Amino acid sequence: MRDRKAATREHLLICAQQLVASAGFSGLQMQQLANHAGVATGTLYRYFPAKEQLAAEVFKRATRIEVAQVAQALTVSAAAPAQIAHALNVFAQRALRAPTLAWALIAEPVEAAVDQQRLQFRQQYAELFATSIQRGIDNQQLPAQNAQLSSTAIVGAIAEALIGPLAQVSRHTEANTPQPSTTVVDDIVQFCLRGLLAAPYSTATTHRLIQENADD
Amino acid sequence: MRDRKAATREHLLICAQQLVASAGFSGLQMQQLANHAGVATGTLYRYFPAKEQLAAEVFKRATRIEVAQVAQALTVSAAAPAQIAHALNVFAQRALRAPTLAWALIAEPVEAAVDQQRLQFRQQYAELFATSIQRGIDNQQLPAQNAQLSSTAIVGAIAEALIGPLAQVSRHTEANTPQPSTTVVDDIVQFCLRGLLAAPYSTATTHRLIQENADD
DNA sequence: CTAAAGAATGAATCTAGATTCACTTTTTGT
DNA sequence: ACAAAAAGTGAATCTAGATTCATTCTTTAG
Repeated sequence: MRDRKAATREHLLICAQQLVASAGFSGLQMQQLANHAGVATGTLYRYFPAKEQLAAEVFKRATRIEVAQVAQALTVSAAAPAQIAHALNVFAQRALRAPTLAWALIAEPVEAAVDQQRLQFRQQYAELFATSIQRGIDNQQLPAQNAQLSSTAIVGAIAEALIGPLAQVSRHTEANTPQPSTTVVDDIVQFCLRGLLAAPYSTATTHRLIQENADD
Repeated sequence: MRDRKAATREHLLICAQQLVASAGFSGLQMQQLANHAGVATGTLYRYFPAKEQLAAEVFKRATRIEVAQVAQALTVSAAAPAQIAHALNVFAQRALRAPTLAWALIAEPVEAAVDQQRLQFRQQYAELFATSIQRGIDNQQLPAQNAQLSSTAIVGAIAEALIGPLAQVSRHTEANTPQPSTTVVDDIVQFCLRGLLAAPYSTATTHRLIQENADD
């Protein structure tokens, strides 16, 4: 029956997600997965043409959930800055609560095919924020700026700030109430908000300086 | 003679760097390197215990150069904001001029051992900027803020903003005057400066919002 | 109930590179 | 000039996983 086949596929994907969530993508090995899912290695290839596809799909699914959460956070009706701050908090808090998964999605060294997904993953976030930022600009709640760029910068900033804590946590135990600096989150959010909100910085001085020093 | 041995080692490292600069770390293969350097594969193992070490050392060297350039850019005597803006420009401009190398250092999927180096690489930048930021705060040229965090955020923001352009460029031809949007650089720098300079954003509204929505 | 179709199996195979090592060539010291 | 010692060689081996496939088990249909 079709149902059964789909269910098995689903089961395999869930098992794969569990492996990733507990050991990152390096822990997602076909033998391992077969054991965990209670099937033979060959069976995996009845459901996925290659590991690459499987890994990519796991990434995509995990991504979809995270992106949806952030998207939802961006729907709270509030001034753009507060809205974005809230979304950033959701992003960071979720990451810190599932550090290994977050690390796998954000920073783990992965094969090229999965890395490709990661690029899209980040772009999805960027687009989400860009939309909010643009709305803020149109509303005069934010100063004029390159919404796309600011958005990308935000995503980069928060990802980078999380990498340290995540790498640390995901290497060690998992469930022992790690509570890694919530302060970090506040500080990053602050930085991003300042970046979004502030009046543009006069480039005059900067540019003169750069010209003078242009030839390294 | 010792000299000769050191010279050969140097030669091998330079060849390795060239490979990385032209094809990323995935292009750094022992056979490949041996060909390029005009030696046999076995010879490589007389100079490096394993590929891991070799790759890590290549990364370290490339890093050292980049970090030094940025460090130097941070020595220009000027107000902290201008100083940092200048350094960011140097960083970005160098990256765009050697896109494949920059991509390899910043974003290419690499084996875990090299990725370890990358973490340090980013931390080095972060420390550099943190020092400047702290100086700026002490001078009252910058508002009070978590210098370490702001610094990390800056590094993340600029890296993230460059990944798109770099990935694009490094996939294609190398030397054909690509001139990828210098605008990007200006916009990122602007964002970072706003993040550094602006007065802190009042968290009152934000926090109320977050509390209300805390349970996803 | 039986045969054809559909799934599952897992040991054997394949693969892409890194790594080794018995042997050759070059250098050094006397 | 000669013998150690050092350096170089590259085909053969190893390795870690992914992938295959001839065979066995299950389900479905008539």
